[in-house]
Amino acid sequence: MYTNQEMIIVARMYYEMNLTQKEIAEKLRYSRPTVSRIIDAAFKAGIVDVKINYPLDSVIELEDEIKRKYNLENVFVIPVYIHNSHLIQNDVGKAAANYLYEICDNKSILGVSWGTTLNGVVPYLKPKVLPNMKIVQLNGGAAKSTFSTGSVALLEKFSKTFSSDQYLLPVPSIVDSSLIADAIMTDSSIEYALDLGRRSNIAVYGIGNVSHNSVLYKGGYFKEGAYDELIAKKAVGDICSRYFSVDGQIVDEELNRRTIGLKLEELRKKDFSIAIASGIEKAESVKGALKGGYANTIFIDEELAKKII
Amino acid sequence: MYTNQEMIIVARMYYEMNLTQKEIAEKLRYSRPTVSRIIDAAFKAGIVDVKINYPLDSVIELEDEIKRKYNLENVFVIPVYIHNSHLIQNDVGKAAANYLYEICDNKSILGVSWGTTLNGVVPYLKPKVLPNMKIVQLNGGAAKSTFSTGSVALLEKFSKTFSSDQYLLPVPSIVDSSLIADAIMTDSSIEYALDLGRRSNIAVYGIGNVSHNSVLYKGGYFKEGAYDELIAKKAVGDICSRYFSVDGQIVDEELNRRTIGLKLEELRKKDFSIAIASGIEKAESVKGALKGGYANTIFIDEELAKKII
DNA sequence: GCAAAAAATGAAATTTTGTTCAAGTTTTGA
DNA sequence: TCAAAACTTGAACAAAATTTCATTTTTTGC
Repeated sequence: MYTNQEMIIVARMYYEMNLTQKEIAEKLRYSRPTVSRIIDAAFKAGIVDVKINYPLDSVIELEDEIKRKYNLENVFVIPVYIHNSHLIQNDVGKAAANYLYEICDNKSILGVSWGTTLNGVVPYLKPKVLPNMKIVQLNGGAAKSTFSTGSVALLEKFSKTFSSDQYLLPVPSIVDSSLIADAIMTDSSIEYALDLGRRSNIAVYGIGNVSHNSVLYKGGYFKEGAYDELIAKKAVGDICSRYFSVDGQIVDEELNRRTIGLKLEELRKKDFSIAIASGIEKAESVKGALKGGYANTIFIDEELAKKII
Repeated sequence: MYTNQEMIIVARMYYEMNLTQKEIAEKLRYSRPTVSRIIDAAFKAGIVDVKINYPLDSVIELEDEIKRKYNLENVFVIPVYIHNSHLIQNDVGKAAANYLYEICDNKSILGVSWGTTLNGVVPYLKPKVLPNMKIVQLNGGAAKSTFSTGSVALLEKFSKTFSSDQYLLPVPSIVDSSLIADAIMTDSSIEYALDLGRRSNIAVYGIGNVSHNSVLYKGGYFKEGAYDELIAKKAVGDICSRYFSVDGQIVDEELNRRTIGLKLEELRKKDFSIAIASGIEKAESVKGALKGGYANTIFIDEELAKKII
């Protein structure tokens, strides 16, 4: 591969001196395609970075309406520039990451769930040195199949960002019976993490929807037919792997009992109970979550906001 | 021109979604050249920004040698990636700007000169809210011809960066006679700024060289022949419009008396007396300045550093 | 309301950049 | 030490981006 020095020099000549690749090639005695490849490598190495400055200021009118309608303390509606789910998810994640930077302090206990929504937050976490802060996983993140949930990497990144200790929940979020769940929860380290989750003053979690694209489904957490049964029971979404209906009530008590992690009603006691969601397909899930009154703070995109009012 | 909205959308499609300009044109019903123009406008509007991450870590061996040789407290030698005077000047300016961010506090009185070297610092000033800090111009910055010195804009940017008050010296740095200089200095606001300059605990200034490209010369500060006379008297550089020889002594006492601004010996008393210079053509100027003992901190580029040891 | 000036537009030409592929070079492992 | 595999290279080609220029549209001043 190319050295950093090479990449820096070529990138600066290209982007700061505005030379063409041909001119750079002649000056530095590379061939023209090589210059093209070096620039490409500089991008991949993170030496070159294109930043687009655009406001993520919330859409205030929508915010106020949602705040009133669902009785929330803080609503952040992120503007949608382009109808593209990845960009939207990233923008919402970025806004949530900035908020966490603001509210976390050295006394905080931060509880986090996992999933694609939370993964959208991770790249934008801004380092803040809070060695006494604690970060705890709110629901089990062990995979049931080879399909990784990514929860370990997620917690890792959070704890690096804040230079703080992490407390993992290395168990599946849903097990086969409530007996197994109870047994697992007697393990002292699991018990400790669960207790820490209950004591956390900040909780951040994604609102999941009930679809065959969901990580929970793809992760092999459901037996043949069990997921469809959930759909039949009118489940519209999940928070921390706990499924609720459009009025925010748990749809399946038996399933709920064999789910390992924070109980939804606990979320109501948090100083910051921060729900994150993006994409219009989550409209019903978000409605359910908000009707349940689990969150006091929410980050959603503009399109989704319009769907839920 | 194009709206911000347009520029943001097109830029994001191009750089974040990696669509080609043709694809964007088709989606948004522009013509292909228009997309190209919008991207160009987004650059000019500062919406798109290409950032190249490269270390500006000092070249430690050179630093130590210069520190010893010239008895300095802090030496920053900025690596040279590409032999290009603009890039080098900017890198040195960036390093100095970062340093100012670190050392300035709410009690600081910051004295600054003006000129191309200082202009290289300005774009990199990082905002820091220090409303009680004071920023004062160290030497007169009024133009003698239509050629602007840019000192007003420079002070403006400094004061915005630190949210602090600025004290201008809206007089020429060199006048026709010492009598005129004395008269000007009796003006109360001028007197106040000069006094504040004397009391400043941080001084930042460029080291100028004696050449017909110098801003001072181009600015019309010298009568026909006067500049060549200065060269004949072995002037090698200036700080705050005061000319010195290679051993750091003032070369023309009469000229010095009709120069308005901080006296060089005052610089020796500062907590931070920060000299900035870049470009090998300034080797003799820097040697003179350092021999004079006016600075305790210096920012120079790697090539210049090699020339002065 | 109108003409002159200024700005925006897109087709076509030109320039620049990215990719393919075959040949050359280096690395790896027995 | 050697051969196979992996990587690197640049010529030739293909794709993409920019610029030119004539035309259309919009703005401005009277």
